[in-house]
Amino acid sequence: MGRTPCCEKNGGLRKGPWTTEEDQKLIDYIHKNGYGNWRTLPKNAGLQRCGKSCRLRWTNYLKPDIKRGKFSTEEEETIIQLHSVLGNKWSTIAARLPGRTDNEIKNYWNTHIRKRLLRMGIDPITHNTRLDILALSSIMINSPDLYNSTMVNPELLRLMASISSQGNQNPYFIHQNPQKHILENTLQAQENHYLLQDQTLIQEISNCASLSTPTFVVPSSSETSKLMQPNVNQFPSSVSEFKPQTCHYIDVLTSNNLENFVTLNDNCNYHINPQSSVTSTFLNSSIASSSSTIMNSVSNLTYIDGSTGEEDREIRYCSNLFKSEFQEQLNANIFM
DNA sequence: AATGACCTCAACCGCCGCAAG
DNA sequence: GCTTGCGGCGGTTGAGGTCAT
Repeated sequence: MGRTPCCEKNGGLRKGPWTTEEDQKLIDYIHKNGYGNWRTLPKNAGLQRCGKSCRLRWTNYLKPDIKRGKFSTEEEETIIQLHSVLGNKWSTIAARLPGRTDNEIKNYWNTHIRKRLLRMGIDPITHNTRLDILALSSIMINSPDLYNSTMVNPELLRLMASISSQGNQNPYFIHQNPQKHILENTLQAQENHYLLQDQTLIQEISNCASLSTPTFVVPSSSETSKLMQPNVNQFPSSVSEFKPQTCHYIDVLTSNNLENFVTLNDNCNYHINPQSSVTSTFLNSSIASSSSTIMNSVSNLTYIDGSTGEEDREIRYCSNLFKSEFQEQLNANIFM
């Protein structure tokens, strides 16, 4: 049997922007009768609207305690911090920002914060430094012909110039929340293609005759341990998500980086991040194919294998694989 | 001043979990 | 126990505004 239908399905209902008359009718009705049954409300209030439309209009715009206007710096920082833990849980984020609606926060994120983070070289999904851009920056700065090439995406050049001028002090890439990172990367693989989708640029990098030493280094184990500590005071509800001593993820970009990487010697599991578009592109490029250093290093890697699921796959990418098998895995699983 | 590109955000769409019937 | 609607949520759209040329 079930319930009676939500609203008249046979048309006659208005859609689109609300008029001031409609707003007033809705406000007057709710002030007089309160809200609760959105199905019957439109009819009782004399509105030619669906109940759902009325609810949305009230909760997102007409409710008296809604704070309108520009977001403050404090509000913006709160949103960023909460998003780094909660992801796109807009209603949960809104619950911690009095007077702001989930819709408003969502819009503000998509139109302002997300772009700002990207300009700063921060991945708006993982909230980590985008090492792919940092590494590309170092490659291009040391390759004037490439840097000045009109074939390269001008937006990418601007981005790199911006990052370089900021003197980014976080030259390595450690995921604070590996589980969350993997999930997000899996679900939103499109986001991780970044600007390397630009086939022209990929070709330019592949054609680059020699690679200079990258400007970043792999941190010592004591440094990574510090970095991996969750901010317990700030996000008490998310502590269970962090497993600081379980594993570390590092983007692998060049032979130099990889060599540093394999000399690390401590009790942590270090995983090369196969989701990085730069890692996969670089390893799959002609530069990587012709570099015995990279492939030898890869085949000599050993890991403490105590992980499951996605992490197993990552370990297999990086340990004890012959060149051909490694290449095959990359082709089959990363470029799909 | 005209025009096209880009941006913003209110509103809609479709899905999901829960609970009424 | 099953069906179906409600309320809530996150993703997407598109009209109107703004900016650049």
